[in-house]
Amino acid sequence: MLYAGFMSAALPPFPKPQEALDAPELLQVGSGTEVDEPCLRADAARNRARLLDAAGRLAAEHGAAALTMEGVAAAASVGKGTVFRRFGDRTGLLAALLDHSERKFQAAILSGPPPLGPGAPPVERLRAFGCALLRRSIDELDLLLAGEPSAERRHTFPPRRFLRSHVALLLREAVPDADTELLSHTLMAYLDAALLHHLTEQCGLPPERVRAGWLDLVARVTRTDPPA
Amino acid sequence: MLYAGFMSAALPPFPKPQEALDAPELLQVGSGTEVDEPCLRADAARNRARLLDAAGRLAAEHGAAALTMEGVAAAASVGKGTVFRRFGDRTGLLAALLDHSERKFQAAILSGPPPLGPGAPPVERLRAFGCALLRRSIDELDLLLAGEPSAERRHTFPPRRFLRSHVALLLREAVPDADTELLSHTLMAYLDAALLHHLTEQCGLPPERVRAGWLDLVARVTRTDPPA
DNA sequence: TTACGATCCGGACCGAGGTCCGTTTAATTT
DNA sequence: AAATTAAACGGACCTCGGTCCGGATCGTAA
Repeated sequence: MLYAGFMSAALPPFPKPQEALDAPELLQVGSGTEVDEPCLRADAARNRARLLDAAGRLAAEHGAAALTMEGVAAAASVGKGTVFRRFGDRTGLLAALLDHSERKFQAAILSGPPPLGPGAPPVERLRAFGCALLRRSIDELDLLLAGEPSAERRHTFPPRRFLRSHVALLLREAVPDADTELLSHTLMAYLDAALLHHLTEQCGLPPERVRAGWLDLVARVTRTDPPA
Repeated sequence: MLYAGFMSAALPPFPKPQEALDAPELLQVGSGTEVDEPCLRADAARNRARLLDAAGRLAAEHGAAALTMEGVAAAASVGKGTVFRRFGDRTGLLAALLDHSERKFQAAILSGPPPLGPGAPPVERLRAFGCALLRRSIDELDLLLAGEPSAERRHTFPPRRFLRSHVALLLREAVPDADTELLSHTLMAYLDAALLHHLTEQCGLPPERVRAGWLDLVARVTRTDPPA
């Protein structure tokens, strides 16, 4: 698996909250196949699928914000405990719903065609990264907002860590003598789902302006010229 | 009042969630006196004080994260409904606890001595703003984290709006032909409580480095030279 | 096929945020 | 001082996220 299998599998007795696999760096392990959830028992796998299906339908129908754990359980004809055992908590369930899109995005970054994938100069990759993430986030805004982790966990959430590490990597190439750890947080913050929601849906900014803002921000942060 | 009276007063029947007073721009209304909560009934004012006192004590003792509305009500010898009528919801209560510090900060910006207050060149004010806000936020990190509004409300929360408007104002002076609305969001994001918590408490970065990061960020965003 | 242990299931249970509404009380009017 | 009324009170109540644990099921090994 690429790496994104963050909402792991069987958490032993149950209370054990699934520990994220920490991602040493953005070191992807081989195999981009979809077969994961290592050796889940047959009934467990079936219920997991049912739950994701039900959750997806409910989210599409009533909005992700209206998703309740009990509702999903009921719609999947499964006990409530099962939902929590499988996904840990609400954010875990939402993360699982986003997993597919997450993996695709990570794959595009790690091994897709430039400028998003390897091969282009770092600043160009940064620009592409932001534009691509903006598109994806707007697509999945509902799920992203509903699934946002609590303030304490937000920055340790594996998907976000991965993306931030990637930005930090590119920044190290582009501006070697800056504090790229900190700058990467700044850049990621611009792409934050809550901010995006505020700008596009609450303030009504056109996505194009947000996109332009990203290109400008990258230019300023890297002290380069904006693209023509 | 300065403006910060965001967790207003009497919300008529009760269900009516207190509407924030929207702050046209950062137009402070006269009178910096502490007498606000316009014409609260005697018992209401007494209970409000009791509640804030109890909440403050409990937060100091067990941490703001452990604050429960029922606990505060009990500690103040008051019904639970009273807490919600007065403060709307949990974030409202926490905001009220932060109100004093908030007002002081706003006053320093609007009419305090430079470089935080008026009189210094905009870039210098920006630097001072960030450093001051970093200090304050680290001081109040507990309350800030516990009181963080939900993703949908985060960017419309009056205190944050005020600060962001201020940054946007300074940016308009410093870099007139940039998209200062968007840049102000970027700058504010660097000062976000959750990020600060992550950097200082989860990653163990020294505050000094975070501070340096701010100065560097301001320099990049405004395309100026970092201060000596 | 039976037996057995690990895994999983499900729903009762708990705590906390938030709402409702019948009752009480502070301010005002007569 | 009594009457009036708008506001405040308080706690029962609801919902929902999250936990627990006795019982059912799966996979496996004999």
